[in-house]
Amino acid sequence: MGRRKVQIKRIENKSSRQVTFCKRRNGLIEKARQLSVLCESSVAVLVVSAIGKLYNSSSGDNMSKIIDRYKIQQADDLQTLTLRLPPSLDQVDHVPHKTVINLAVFFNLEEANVDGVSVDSLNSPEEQLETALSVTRATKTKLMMEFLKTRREKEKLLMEENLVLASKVTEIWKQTFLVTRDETLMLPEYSFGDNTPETLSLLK
Amino acid sequence: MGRRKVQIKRIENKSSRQVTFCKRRNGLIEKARQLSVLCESSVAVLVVSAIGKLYNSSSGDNMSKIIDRYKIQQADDLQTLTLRLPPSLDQVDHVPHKTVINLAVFFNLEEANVDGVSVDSLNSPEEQLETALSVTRATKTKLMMEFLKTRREKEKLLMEENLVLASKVTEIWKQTFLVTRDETLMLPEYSFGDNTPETLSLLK
DNA sequence: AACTATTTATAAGA
DNA sequence: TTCTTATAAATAGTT
Repeated sequence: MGRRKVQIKRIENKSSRQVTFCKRRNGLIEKARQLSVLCESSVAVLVVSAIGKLYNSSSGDNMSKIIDRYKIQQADDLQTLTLRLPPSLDQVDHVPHKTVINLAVFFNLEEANVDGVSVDSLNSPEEQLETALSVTRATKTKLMMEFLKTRREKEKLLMEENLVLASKVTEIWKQTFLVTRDETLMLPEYSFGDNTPETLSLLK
Repeated sequence: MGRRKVQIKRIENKSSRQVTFCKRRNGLIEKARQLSVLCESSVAVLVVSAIGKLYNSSSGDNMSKIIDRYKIQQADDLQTLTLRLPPSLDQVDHVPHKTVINLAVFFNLEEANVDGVSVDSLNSPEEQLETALSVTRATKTKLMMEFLKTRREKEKLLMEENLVLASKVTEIWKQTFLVTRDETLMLPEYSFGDNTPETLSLLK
């Protein structure tokens, strides 16, 4: 749909590749928006350029919701796969048997939030098998859904808390500034810069 | 690009909406593929229909890699957004950027080796389960671990940010109190008694 | 599921 | 880069 018909293969000329990338990327995102509006659906588009720059758009719903929907699909697919295993999978048999766990243990660990503990070291394969057999697929799905819901709620709570704290910092800082603007209060040891890195180093 | 020009708004007629959904969805996915090939990029498209059915495609790279790339972006944005202070505090606004976590480690997730697996065999439930437990469950576990790891890390990040903010509140409050103890600065809305315990309880 | 009149996207040129 | 325009491609309505 241009002056010439183009073959769908890598455009060799660098600058025209860049121009085409920009044009078609915009076109794609616009098409996604239209689909979303015309058919009341949610559409997400993620584009990663050759140099790794990300462009994304979502319409109809926000990106994380759409991605969550995808993740749920994956979990469901895996569940189905677990009980309908094609012979072709035999070739990935190198996956260590030790990594097999049961959901009960898995979720208990999650709840206890024990970081760094090797999950598969807790139960013998036999025990894992026993438990796995006793848990229905429906239960697994339900467990997973509930778990994810909890996580998301917790995340939301934390984000709200962050907002509250951030605004508190601002407010108190303003208050301090307003009252003591004539004095040199901002000593380095009380500056924002000193405490934060130390605290965040816990992440490493 | 049809017999009539259409306004980009919800198509009221149900059946034509369904037909358009199908046509344009396919068109969108094809466009995504072309962009990926022409400009050597990675493109993911996720479409959720009105009734919640998911359609997705990825080209250039697999879906999870592309989504991971998006998550990295989000972690960056979240960091900036959550800790962003108002313009008046610009002089200390550089702090959050110093505390950017090691994303390479953060997102060094195991590959979920599930792409390309098809479901086409149907053995007895016993056989299926047995085989599944020795091979596929490991893969399933991997995927779940990847997903939950990401969420847990995000949670952790939020908690750490809360800690940082809480400590800022503390430090600034101390500073304010030390310098201005003789004045009546301790308005209830800034006191620890009201907010802090509540805040800190979330960190447990 | 095909067809085809039109609209829309875009490749190349300015 | 941005605009223009000839042409390819997508698709709305029809069969």
